[in-house]
Amino acid sequence: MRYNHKEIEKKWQDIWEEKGTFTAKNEYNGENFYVLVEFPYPSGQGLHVGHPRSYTALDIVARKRRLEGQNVLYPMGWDAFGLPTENFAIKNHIHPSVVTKQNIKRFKEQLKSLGFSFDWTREIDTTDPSYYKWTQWIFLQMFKKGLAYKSEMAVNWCSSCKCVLANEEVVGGTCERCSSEVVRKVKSQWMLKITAYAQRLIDDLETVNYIDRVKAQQRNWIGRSTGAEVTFNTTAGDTIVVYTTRPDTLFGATYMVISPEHPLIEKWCDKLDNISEIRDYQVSASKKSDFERTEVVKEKTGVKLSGVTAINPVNNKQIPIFISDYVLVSYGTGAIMAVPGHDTRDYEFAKKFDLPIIEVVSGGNIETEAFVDCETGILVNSEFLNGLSVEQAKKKIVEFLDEKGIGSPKVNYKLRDWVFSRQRYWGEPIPIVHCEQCGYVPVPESDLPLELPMIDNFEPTDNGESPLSKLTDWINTTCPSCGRDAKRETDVMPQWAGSSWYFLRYTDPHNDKELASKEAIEAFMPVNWYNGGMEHTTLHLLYSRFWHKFLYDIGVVPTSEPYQKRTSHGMILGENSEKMSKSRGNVVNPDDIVSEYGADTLRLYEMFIGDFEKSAPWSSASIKGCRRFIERIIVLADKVMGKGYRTEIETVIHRTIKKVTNDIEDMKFNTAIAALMSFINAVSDTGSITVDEFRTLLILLNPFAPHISEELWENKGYKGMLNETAWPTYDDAKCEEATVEIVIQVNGKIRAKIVIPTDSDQASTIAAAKADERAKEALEGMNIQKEIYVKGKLVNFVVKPK
RNA sequence: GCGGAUAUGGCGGAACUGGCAGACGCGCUAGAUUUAGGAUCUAGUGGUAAUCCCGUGCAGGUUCGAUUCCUGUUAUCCGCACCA
Repeated sequence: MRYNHKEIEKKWQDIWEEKGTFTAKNEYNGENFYVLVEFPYPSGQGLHVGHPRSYTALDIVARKRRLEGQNVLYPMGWDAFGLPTENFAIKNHIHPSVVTKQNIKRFKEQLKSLGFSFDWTREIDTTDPSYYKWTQWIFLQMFKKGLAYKSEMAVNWCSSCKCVLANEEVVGGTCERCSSEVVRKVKSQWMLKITAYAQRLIDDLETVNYIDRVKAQQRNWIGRSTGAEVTFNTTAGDTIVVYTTRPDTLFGATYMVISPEHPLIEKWCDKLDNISEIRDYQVSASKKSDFERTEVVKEKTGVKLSGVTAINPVNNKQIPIFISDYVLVSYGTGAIMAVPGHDTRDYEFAKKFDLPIIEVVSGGNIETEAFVDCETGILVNSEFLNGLSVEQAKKKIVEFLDEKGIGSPKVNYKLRDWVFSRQRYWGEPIPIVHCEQCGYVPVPESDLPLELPMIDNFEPTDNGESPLSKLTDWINTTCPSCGRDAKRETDVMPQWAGSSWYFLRYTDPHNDKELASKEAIEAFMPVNWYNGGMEHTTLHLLYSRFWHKFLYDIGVVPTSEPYQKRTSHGMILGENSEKMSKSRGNVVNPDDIVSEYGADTLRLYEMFIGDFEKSAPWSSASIKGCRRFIERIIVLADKVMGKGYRTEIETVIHRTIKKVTNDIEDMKFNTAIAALMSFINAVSDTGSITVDEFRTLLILLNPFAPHISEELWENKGYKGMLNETAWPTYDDAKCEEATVEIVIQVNGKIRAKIVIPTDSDQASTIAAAKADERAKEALEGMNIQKEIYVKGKLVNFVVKPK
């Protein structure tokens, strides 16, 4: 048979589509299995070879589970709102909705050409009003529960383009497009109170099966720390509350640092002698992002407040107050007590400004560096804390502060509330009306979806407001509460909104009464297996867990966690081991590979390329090996004769079934394919293959290379369609050979190898080892001190010369 | 800087729970076949003259035995909240 991959692949894709082979049943009684991959952002570049890595992997899982008899839901859709589409639309004067439709069409064709077993009847699109109606509905429920609120937040502002920039659009402090200076500008923004769920987002990680690095990264991102808030008096009369994780070092606090944005500075402006210097510093700090501010800079910067000092509450000493940009207004209280002896950043700052450094925990050498060890240190120079360990001192000082009413224990999280506003066009309108009388009033649920108006001019305005703010007809409305004149919110939601609940919609995508029916949600949720990129671990994954927990709290979903299992794939890099990008010129287009080698080869190659969880460089040479593998199977198809599993093949076939079955569940696709290759090597050596061996091979191959396996199945006239047959089983007893090779070591070095019956016991194995000629040689003139025996593996003689 | 990860032949990678390092594939070498090229088939392929010895980023440690565990270190990659 000539291998015409184009013809074969098209043929089976059409058959699957026509028969609805992969449509998940909604009968909600059998064993359901929900497999999910992150839905793509349909960018103008088309599908990247990275996309099929994740999609093929879970397609393999989905196809295998179907062969095992489960009702599998494996859906796909489009996360289609977003900045690149909007920017492309502005540049080319095409409406974003048109751009989106084109991109989706292209993506869909590309995905179909790869033969994924997606249930296309459940396709969703976040920009479809029938979808975002429910995104808006969820926002309104959050608003009603007080989880959506308005707050002043800093945004990136390009002084030349006069628009708000995404962090990504800021390059080295300047605007990506015009290279003008970018400053921080304060705007009133909609926020979602994810911090209210911080503790539960940490605790419930115990209840889910996520790979460890995902859990670790989420925990660290949420960043729970326990410490204390301590109130310092100042000579100006006001008090400053600081947050510290090291209250035990309070006696070592020799100065205080507040963030440049701290509100007391405004209050004190009359009392400060160097206010102009302070103002200058505030301006320069406003130009830096939080990231730049906490980055280690060779020189710490700051300005001492002249005219006001703080008073250390434990010893009543006056200590100077500084403003410095390494203290962030967004974390803790925006003020710290500085203990240069025991904090690295404080130490650098103290050295720079020549401030006193007091040792209050002994064990290090504060002449050369801050001593930050909490395990071994003992308190000194701290009056009633002297002699205590760090742990003991923390406890005692917090009790002391509590008693005196000047401090209390406090848990803090690094996690910040979610800035939910975008001053953009291509997003879900925030369904809120602002009324002079009633304040912020939700749009009635019966009026949802609040559709994004179709306008011609969707460019950003030059006052930093959303493009929607130019639409006076749309903005002016009446208050749903009192009926007076009112104005609509003009900000739209971030792209994260639509992707925070999309997995729920797949269970019941056409429902116009609710986001999904209770029965549908109960049948499929939680998602049994969710795979996606590590880059989504801290934002999308956390945001969607947060939304799901909220929906659980209001009784919409039955479980508090959306995903039972989360795995993550590595990136596919360019041939030069760098990230694929247009500018590097190392982009591989999946269409070219499908055209030249076929989808089955591409699928096999992407799975064979390496450890699924690690990144791997593309190799246009190696892909040939996967094509050859398919061709060798086609050759075998002409050598089918006989029935059953032949004795000489029995062990290898049972082992192969076992390996492939387990490796798919463990995401070790590369070794599963290697096992299949070894299997055909073994069979090819015999010159033929039996019907039963070949059938088993085709079924095992099917999840990886679905087109060619179906084709060969049909050519051979096997019953029904391959995808309707059952996954093969193996017998553990038949996976073992009758004999096993044992390594003989002397002092850990390999000296000989012997072959013995698999069921040999320790005594007979050691006896056989000692009888071996080469072992005898190595043991000549030695006293055996110890004999180590590992069943089925080795014997090690520990010896000393006589 | 903070957080997460990675490092094994010429290349991608494999190695269960501490037990034969290099499975499988690419590439390469030789041979067969072919008018030639390509394709295919057979044999070989970590270094080394070697069956000894050396060898899993680097430096130590634990162990009868370490790619695997521990300490330190270097390099690279991912994320850092308005890219998705």
